[in-house]
Amino acid sequence: MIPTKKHLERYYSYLHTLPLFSNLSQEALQPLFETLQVRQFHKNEIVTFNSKEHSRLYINFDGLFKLTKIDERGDEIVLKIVDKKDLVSPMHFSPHYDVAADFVKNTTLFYFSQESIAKAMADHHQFSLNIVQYLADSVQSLMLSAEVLQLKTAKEKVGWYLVHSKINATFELPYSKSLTAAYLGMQPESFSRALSELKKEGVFLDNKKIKLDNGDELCAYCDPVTGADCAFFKTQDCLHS
Amino acid sequence: MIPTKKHLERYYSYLHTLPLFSNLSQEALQPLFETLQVRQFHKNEIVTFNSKEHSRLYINFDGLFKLTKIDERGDEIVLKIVDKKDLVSPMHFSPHYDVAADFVKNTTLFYFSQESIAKAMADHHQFSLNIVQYLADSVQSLMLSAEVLQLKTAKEKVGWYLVHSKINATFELPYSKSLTAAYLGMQPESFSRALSELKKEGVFLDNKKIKLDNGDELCAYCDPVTGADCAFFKTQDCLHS
DNA sequence: ATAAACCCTTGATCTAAATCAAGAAATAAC
DNA sequence: GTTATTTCTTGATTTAGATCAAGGGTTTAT
Repeated sequence: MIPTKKHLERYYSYLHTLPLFSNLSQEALQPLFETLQVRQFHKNEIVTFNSKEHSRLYINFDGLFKLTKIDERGDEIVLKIVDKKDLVSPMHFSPHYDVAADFVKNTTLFYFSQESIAKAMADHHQFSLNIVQYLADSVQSLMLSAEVLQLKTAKEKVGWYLVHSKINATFELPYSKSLTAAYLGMQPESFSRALSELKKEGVFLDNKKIKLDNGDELCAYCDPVTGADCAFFKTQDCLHS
Repeated sequence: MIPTKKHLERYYSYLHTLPLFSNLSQEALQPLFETLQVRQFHKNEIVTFNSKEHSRLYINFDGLFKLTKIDERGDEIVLKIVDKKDLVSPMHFSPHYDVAADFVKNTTLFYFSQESIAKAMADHHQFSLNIVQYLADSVQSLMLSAEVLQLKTAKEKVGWYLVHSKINATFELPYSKSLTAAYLGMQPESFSRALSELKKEGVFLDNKKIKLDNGDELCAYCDPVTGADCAFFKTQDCLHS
């Protein structure tokens, strides 16, 4: 799908707000932006991302999907929830690796071909650095997930997820309970039970809004990386200090 | 520790064999190599790798250690087993993230400072590409681990690990059973029981050597990325075909 | 060579979370 | 606004793997 001219301006200024393009001038990015492509996906559609047919860098302009792997038994793991402004780069996968993109909402993705990205990296060292930063962040977020998924109990996982969303965004659970449960590697039933455990500690959901009796009930479930963005961090009120 | 001159030649030719430095000339690498530093660690030593004090890129020259995270209860996850020629780059961690390096053997690490690496990336685009490749491989290997750890049963994990080592190296279990168990997120007891299950299927360990009654017993436990390096892959003998 | 430390195995028991099942609540469709 | 569909909750039951415990091997130290 080729974007119409009147949309392009809007798209370009949107792209400029992404960390991937930070510290790069409008002029530097123009040649790359001219190769921008756009594609729509429908809710419930499932697409296999592999490096053969999807040697691209995708940007979620609007919508929501999850990157998953499904085994023979039909069991699924959610590797990443891809929200607006998030990236996926099958171009960085090796030839035999693939993941499924499972669209939760109707979604519009931008993408650049591997060649366009490679050219931009060669032309602008800063862009290479931004790609490195993106991949380094991916590594770290996967390591943090591994830790949460393997080490924490069901209640701790849910508590952790709530601080995570409480701090990084508004006091809101950003996704449905079952999607969140899947991301945390647990069944919806266990998520529900974990929530009712947390209610006893003064944490509850009022129609997606996270409500706290005291304000510090979730600190026990925080991690240092998330905590670093928190106002309580390193004060007496923070249990990490 | 400053390496002696007679060692340096050996070190440099060793470094040249690493994928990190592929497609780069001796002359291009010389300025970087001159900043090489060396440090020894003792067996059982535990060092915290964070980006504050360890803003470097480490290369395992000789020895063995594991990258782990440990929680309050003392439970541990192994994020990566770092063998000879493997890399760890705390320089890519964000300021509040850290992992523990737990040395299994006496180990000699090479390292370059973040500044040296940054300079080499700026001077040689190919080196930036190699860093990108290293990070992309890390992402993929973490995604594969997440899949194995969350989706597979104990027996499947052990089976998978055995094909993995069977194909990538010699027919040998490269590490102790308890280290392997920890890497697979299971207790040594469960590893042992899984092995005796596999024995019934014709797979067994003869003093670390993997022996197979038929030859294809492990194919059922293989994954496509590992399988791609296998002689059986895409033939009638391979269950993946 | 003997002791000490560590690693591995096997059995018995326990437990956290999955599964199964059936309503209740919320959202979407008509 | 009512029905239909999906999502969520709660309870009963099951299960895979953890934990606890003890004995057997193997390597390291003295």
